[in-house]
Amino acid sequence: MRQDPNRLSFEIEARDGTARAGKLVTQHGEVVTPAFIPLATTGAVRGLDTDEVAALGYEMVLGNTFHLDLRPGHEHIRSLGGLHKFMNWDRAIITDSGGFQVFSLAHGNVADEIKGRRGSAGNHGAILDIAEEGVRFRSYLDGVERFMGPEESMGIQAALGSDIALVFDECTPYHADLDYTARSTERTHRWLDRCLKWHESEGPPGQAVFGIVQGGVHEELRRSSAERVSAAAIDGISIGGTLGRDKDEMAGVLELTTPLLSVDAPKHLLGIGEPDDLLNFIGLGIDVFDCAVPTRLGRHGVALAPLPDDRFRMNVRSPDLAADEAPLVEGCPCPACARHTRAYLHYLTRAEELTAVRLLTLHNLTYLERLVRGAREAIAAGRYEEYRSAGLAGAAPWSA
RNA sequence: GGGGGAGCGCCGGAGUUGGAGAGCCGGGCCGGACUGUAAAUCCGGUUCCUACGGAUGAGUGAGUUCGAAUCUCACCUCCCCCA
Repeated sequence: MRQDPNRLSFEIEARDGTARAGKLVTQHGEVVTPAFIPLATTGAVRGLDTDEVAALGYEMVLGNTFHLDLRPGHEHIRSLGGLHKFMNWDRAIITDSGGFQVFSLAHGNVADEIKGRRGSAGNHGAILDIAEEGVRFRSYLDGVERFMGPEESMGIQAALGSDIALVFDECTPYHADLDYTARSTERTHRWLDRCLKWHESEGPPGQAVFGIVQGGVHEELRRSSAERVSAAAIDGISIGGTLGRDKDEMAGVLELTTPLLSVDAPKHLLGIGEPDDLLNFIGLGIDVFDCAVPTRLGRHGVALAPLPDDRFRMNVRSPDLAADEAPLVEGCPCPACARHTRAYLHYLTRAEELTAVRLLTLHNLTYLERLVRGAREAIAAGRYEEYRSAGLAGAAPWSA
């Protein structure tokens, strides 16, 4: 860990048990924590313009090194003034390194891999080789062979000009055996060193770097990775990897890992963000989350809702809502809930109107923003556990 | 009134012209999935029943045939053309 306010500062303002509320100060403004970070993988939060994302209260988005390099290309974005200017977003940006894309190109999505399915996104031939130097793969856009290693990833993130760069890592599959996961995790640590070395001499001065803890579901590997990453000259820690086949296993991995991380570091949990996960893992001291769930589910006709028995999901396409004149979620301040009925939203999703995608995306992002905002207030008030258990039991985020 | 064409699943197509297929492609509908996002995406089901099995089935009815969606006859419905 290092603390260089010219790159990033993190201040913990309140603690409640292991949960904490704080403030991350980046080159593009403050991010109050706990925070949820919407994905803008390709330089856009799907369906929304950046002013809308800001209006929801979000202070940081996540862009992706891999996708932005394939299209439109990092030199192109650099020549247009960097990613902030390109997408007209003057708040903070964290860029993922591309490590996860190696996983998803090979295995499809996380659920497919864990359940042993070949996902539709699983593209067998896309990853050609994973070796010490880096990864050879084929572009899904034109089939051209490409290479990305730690230096390439950091170079692209430098060109994009993100406020926080993530080190290049390998996200080990759930089904990888202990031996593979051990060797991969060690290689990820060597990649961490190479990323930092590159960034030290060639990285943008104001850009912070987060290390990534791997180790799969294996206790010893998680332990050594947590210690290894905590000891590095990084500005924050992201926890990565597939975390288990179910929520209990994921909680176990995080309960093991989080106490081993340096307390002062901002802690980012990669890729996790269902409502109950946020409630539980904020409790473990996670400060920052990112996740595809709110935006993806919004496009797939699902609204986040305080329904613990339904995994906090309401299927807006369900025939049950066809004539339901209630708001989507009572009390929610988003435009979908404030202005429309379930019946109308149901109809829009069936008609495949773009408006349905936008409204459900706005709703889902509002829901998670309110959830983390409520958590922050509860931590400050010293009643986080109460907030957490009420939320898990089905209290709306804005009702506490 | 005369001539021609077409009728099968919830809907629309295609195709089959003597060896079945409850078959193909869309759509709709029903359900499932989705956690560092290539895909507003993906997967499954959708005649009936007493349901790891069974029964019906190519407009209706009869006929030819070992065997009919296919050939024959009658009827019904729809479409086109001519009066």
